[in-house]
Amino acid sequence: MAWMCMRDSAWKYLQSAHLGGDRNYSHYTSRDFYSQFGLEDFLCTDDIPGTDEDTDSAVLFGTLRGNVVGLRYYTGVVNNNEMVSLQREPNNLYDKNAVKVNNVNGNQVGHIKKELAAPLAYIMDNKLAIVEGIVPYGAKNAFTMPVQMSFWGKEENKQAVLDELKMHGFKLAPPSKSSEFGFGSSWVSGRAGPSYSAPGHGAVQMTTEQAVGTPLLPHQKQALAWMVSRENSKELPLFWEEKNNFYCNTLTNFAEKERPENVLGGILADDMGLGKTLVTIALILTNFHDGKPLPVEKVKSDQLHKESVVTGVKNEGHELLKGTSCNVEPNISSVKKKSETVQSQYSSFRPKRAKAEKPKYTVSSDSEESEEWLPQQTRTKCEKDLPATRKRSKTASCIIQEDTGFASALASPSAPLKKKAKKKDTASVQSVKKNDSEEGPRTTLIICPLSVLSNWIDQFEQHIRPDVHLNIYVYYGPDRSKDPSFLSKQDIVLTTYNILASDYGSRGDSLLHRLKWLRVVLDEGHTIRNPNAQQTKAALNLEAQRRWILTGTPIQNSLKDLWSLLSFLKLKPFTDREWWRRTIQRPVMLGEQGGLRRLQSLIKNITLRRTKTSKIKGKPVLELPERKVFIQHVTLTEEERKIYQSVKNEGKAAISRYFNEGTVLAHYADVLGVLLRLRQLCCHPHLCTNTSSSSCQIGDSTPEELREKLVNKMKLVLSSGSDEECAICLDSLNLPVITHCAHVFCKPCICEVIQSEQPNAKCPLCRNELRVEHLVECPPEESDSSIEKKGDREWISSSKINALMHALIDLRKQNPAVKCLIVSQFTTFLSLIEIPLKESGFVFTRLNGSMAQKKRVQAIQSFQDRQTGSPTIMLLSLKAGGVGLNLTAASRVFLMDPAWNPAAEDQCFDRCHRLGQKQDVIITKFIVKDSVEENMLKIQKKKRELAAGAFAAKKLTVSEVKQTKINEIKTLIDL
DNA sequence: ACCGCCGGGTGCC
DNA sequence: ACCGCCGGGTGCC
Repeated sequence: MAWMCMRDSAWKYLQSAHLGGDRNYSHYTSRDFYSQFGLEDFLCTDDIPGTDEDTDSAVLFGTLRGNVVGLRYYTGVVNNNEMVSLQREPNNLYDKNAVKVNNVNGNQVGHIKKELAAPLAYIMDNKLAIVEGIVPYGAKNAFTMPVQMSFWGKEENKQAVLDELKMHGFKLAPPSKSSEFGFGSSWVSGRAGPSYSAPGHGAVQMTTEQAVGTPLLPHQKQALAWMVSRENSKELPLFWEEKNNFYCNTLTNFAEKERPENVLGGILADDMGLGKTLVTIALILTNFHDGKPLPVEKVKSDQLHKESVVTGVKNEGHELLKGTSCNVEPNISSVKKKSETVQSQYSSFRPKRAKAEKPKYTVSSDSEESEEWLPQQTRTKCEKDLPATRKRSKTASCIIQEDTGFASALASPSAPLKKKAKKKDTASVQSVKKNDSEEGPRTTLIICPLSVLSNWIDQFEQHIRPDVHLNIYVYYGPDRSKDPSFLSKQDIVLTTYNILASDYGSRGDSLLHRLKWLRVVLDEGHTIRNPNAQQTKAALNLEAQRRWILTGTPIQNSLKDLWSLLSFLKLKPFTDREWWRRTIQRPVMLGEQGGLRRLQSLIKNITLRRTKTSKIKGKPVLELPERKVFIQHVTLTEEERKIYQSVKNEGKAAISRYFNEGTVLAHYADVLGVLLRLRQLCCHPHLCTNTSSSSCQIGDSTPEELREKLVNKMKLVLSSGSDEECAICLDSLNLPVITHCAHVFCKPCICEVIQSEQPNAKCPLCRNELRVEHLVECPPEESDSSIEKKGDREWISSSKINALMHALIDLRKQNPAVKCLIVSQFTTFLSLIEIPLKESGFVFTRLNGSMAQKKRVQAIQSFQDRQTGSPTIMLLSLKAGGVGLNLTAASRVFLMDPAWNPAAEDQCFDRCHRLGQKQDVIITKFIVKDSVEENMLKIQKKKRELAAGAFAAKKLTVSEVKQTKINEIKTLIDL
């Protein structure tokens, strides 16, 4: 969906600049355009117009050639076709209109000649346009150099800019097609340019030594190998080339003698639940050797085992993870490391290097072809030995002990931790002291939201072997340490974004900013997507050799949001927003192929992202226990059958009549009502008695009565579980409203229809007259008083309840600890089920969609609790809770009534069939024989086939929706 | 010559 | 800057 919020302006611009004139561009499918690059996640630029530079809505007014003067007074140098930055210098003593010219590095090159500076100053000061420069011939200019300027701004400011320039005798050249929107005119189109074909991720040798159980899953090892390779990367960063002893940035053409710093880090963007925390802990441990931290800067190659250089070191650090088998060589400073040991190659876009020896092993971010990531000798072993799930012994680490819960660690973080460190870690503290003065930083700083702080502490506790001397300090709370040397002696400092930001904001001497860190890890790194937020600024100003961003959500940020992350990683020249904007953000927004290619290779280079459905070595990343679905047929009693049959006959007669009249869809709500009652009767006779017959005519009632009837109908449609979609947008209902003809649409959709078809708007489904003032909105949910009412009636059982209770009691006999979900679309039904549950002595809890957050959490927690006496049953309404709902304590599901949409059922099952589920999940669907429920299964089957087929993503047209609905009704009522 | 032309001094904003 | 511009020196051919 992210692509939808792409700004119109970009396309507007595309139209005016590319296609020209009044071409209709609305049919251009931007989704296709972007999805071919797999970049949908990056296309949302939902910025607020008028905020900061607002460059996304800028159009190119034109270009102008000018001169840069005064070169001999400044040191900044520029290559041919290099981008330069134009900055106002209002305080210049000689000319208040001064505009200085800087190169990409921020070194001043010169000034814009004063005659041109005068109008530029006016334009820039009044923010009429952004002026960007590219120097066509920068080299060998002693005194002046030309500069090609592009003027970008809002359409409404174009004339003012033109006028101001004209007043000073300048005229913009219209934007030329070949200029690729000012992004490197001649040089981009003039030469082929580097092709940034996806570089493989560097791999690190691993050994098979000490292969014992494997706590790291294959995809986690892959992530670790990737991270280690990135931390030890010696390749030039992406978009940099070595040319005549210079390092040249291929995007801006900036070049310098000094080698650009490597980006020793990246973005680990795996889905939630894939174990980013664990992998990060493993990464931290790669800096350990013999249970002690590796000296980072001063390590000499010969300190490492000799054979390690050839065959790969047995990674002590890795073994520190409990029961690890897959070893990575120690992760040391790249400067000191022998080059042969690192196999990383990013050579595909550099022919010269490509000829060099081939990497033995490469890691590819493309999960489909990632068999290559492990060395040959390791591969077979790992394949054989990998258990489906991890087993971890529950021993505490040496620093945080069993008794050091999160609360105590937070309440007084320094005291208990310090004490333990002293008591147990004398040796390691000593060794640190000895090396302290001569070594580089040893500390990894982890910043996370407060809510996951405890998770980090738990994970350290769980995964670090007790004999590893690791100092962990939680920098949090009012008593947090103020001693920089204390912090720098830690191996890990854990803190929150709030602490980071408030330290940075309040004290100028923020402790975290005074220290140089070995590594900074931003957990939930998308927290810094807003460049103006204090925590972002604070994070960007941290000094660290290695920088990592962990983020669970796909980087659903806009391109703009991505900037903060890149800036944090310190990939030159993107640390400066102007270069990010000019080389990536705007070209991508304008749909320029080169821009997309660059973004794609950038993302591919610095991020690793796998989803739960990603595959590694052909196997899913997460191997869940099996999920088995059984259908249990239920036969109605004679009495139940009588009622069912009579309601069915009545309903079938009415629906046949609608068919004969051709008014099925006009009576859609009534049809749904009939079907609903039948579905309810399959569950329990008491469910449907209260539902009023909606056969009464709408025409002859008072407005109030009419309104009430319509509201009831809408509620019927919404609550019928039919998963209604709006027939206009074909998406799920947003702000549902009902028409007088009793059809439910999204309010914005139907209003648009009425607007555009004025004055005689007709219902898209039945062509009845439509009026905005006739639309009835859905009133806010009132509390379920009906449930109480039902409770008053004398309770009777039903065939389905009997079947359920039979199954439950049977199950309890086999295993009293097994936990079940009982799922229904009818909360009233769940209430009815409560009674026999109580009678049979089951402890149960309940989760409805309407429950307050606090109650929900309580219900979930008590159910997930494994203690004896905790609830073994949860009553769950089908749609309760989002995808995040975790009910893995349950291994059995009883689905009391089928849903229209099989996806809704699957989603419900996934609440227990997900990461953390250790047992096979057995699902029982109760289906009444010879009833609407059996017909619903038929429809489910069809929908599943459709979803699996080639037209999975195809959206149906309105008439197709109509036909589908009609066919469904026929199937359901046996017509 | 209240010019032109020459050639030295000079040079961002 | 192999320019432009400035201002002093100079002045038929």
